[in-house]
Amino acid sequence: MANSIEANCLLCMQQSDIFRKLNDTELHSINSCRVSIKYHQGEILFKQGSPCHDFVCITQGLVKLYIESESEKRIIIGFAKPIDYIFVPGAFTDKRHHFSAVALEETTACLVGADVFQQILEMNSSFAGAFLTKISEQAIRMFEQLSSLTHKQMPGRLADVLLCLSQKIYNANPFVTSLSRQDIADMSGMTKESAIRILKTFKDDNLIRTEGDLIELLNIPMLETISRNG
Amino acid sequence: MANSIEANCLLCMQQSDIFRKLNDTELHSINSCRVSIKYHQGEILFKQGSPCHDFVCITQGLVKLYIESESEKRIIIGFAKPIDYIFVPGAFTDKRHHFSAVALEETTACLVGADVFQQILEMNSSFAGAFLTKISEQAIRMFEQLSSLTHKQMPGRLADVLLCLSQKIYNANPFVTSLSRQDIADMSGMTKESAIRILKTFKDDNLIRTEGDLIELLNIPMLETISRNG
DNA sequence: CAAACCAGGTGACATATATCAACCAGTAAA
DNA sequence: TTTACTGGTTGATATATGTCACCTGGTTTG
Repeated sequence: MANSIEANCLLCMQQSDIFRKLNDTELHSINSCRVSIKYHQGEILFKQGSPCHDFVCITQGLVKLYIESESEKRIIIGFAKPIDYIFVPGAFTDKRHHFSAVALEETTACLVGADVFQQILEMNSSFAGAFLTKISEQAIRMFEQLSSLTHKQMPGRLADVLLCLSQKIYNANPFVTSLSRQDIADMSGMTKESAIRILKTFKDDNLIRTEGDLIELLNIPMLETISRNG
Repeated sequence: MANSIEANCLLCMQQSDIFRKLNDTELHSINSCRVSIKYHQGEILFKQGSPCHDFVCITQGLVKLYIESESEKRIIIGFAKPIDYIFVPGAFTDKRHHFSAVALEETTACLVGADVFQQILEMNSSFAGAFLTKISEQAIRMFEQLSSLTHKQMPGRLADVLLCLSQKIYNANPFVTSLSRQDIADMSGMTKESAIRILKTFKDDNLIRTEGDLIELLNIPMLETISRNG
């Protein structure tokens, strides 16, 4: 068992830009307090508003991150897939989660106590540097999302979402997704009905093809144009 | 002159959560390469898309930070006032600015080479920790803005903006602002006309009072209710 | 001085989008 | 088998919001 854990941590180290910066001691100290947990589809990893004790690193599966407002509406702000750790800003401020995370598929995640993680951040400056880079990328993505959601209208927003899913999340063109239409709507800031309607117009125009959970982008240049024109 | 610069840096150190973490050597190395610049109202500190060489710290005045999309529309994502340094995510990734900064009033800013700043980040872990905390707070604010802009309708969004201006930016209740109606609209994700209209309904309901550039919140509880109900 | 210009402001109108209700197919439960 | 239930889908309708055109008063500019 201890062996398989080692192997697992080493694997993460090889695959992740940021864990690569850890030395043996640090790797060991993370390893010794880390807990690996399996989540089923739909299960919550952590909930907005709850106290945050741990850093979460996804080793298998896919997780959606979303904000919920009082009005029951949700916005999906991102995803985590292997090997991503989830940046939890509350860990550095009020020790609360400011968004929720739920497994879209069978998912395994490693939990590491926030204190251990923060200690290593303090000790290892190149690790901290990689961490900063990652946070910065996320901030930039956030700007783009903000801009897309507030300035584009529905076709543009949905085109953004489809391109993002294919190119950043699934890295495949016909891709099979575990996202519901509601999830797609939550990504693009509209209602489920509207999302379905726009998807239909895209299908009618031969921009995409859908078959159950499969989505294929047939005319990417056109989708990019739609995205640009808002 | 050298003396006044010292005094200025020391002042910043006393007033800022993050610069307080610097030791004498670090303070000196920042001081020795720092440039203080005065900007007039409306002048650009840096422009979205341009290369970023420096970290910017505001020592006097007020600066608005905004994203511009191809469609000429803008979103104000925040402000910087004394003593704030501006977190430029591009400095850790692609060395480009991802938003623009423009002075709303007479403003003085200190520019420090990004390399110097990053060196100190690497050396001084408690400085880096304070930096991380600040970035995290900004990320959390971003979540709230995203949620407000996508889920609330205009009165709720404008209430958010007015409360934010009074409580976080100006820290005063009748406050005099250098923001135009267009700026207020850019903060709340609507057109200038819509912003003016909602402001008028607020005035008619005695929630606020405006007189030129002065805005007074007359019924804060009600504004908070409007904000909550979206 | 007049001319031009700008930000603030208002009204009429068009439209993007949400809401509501209903229907359907597949699947789980009884 | 029937029932309920879920997620996807569609249509009719209401409404929030943007667009456009215009007016105002103050300020700059020639």
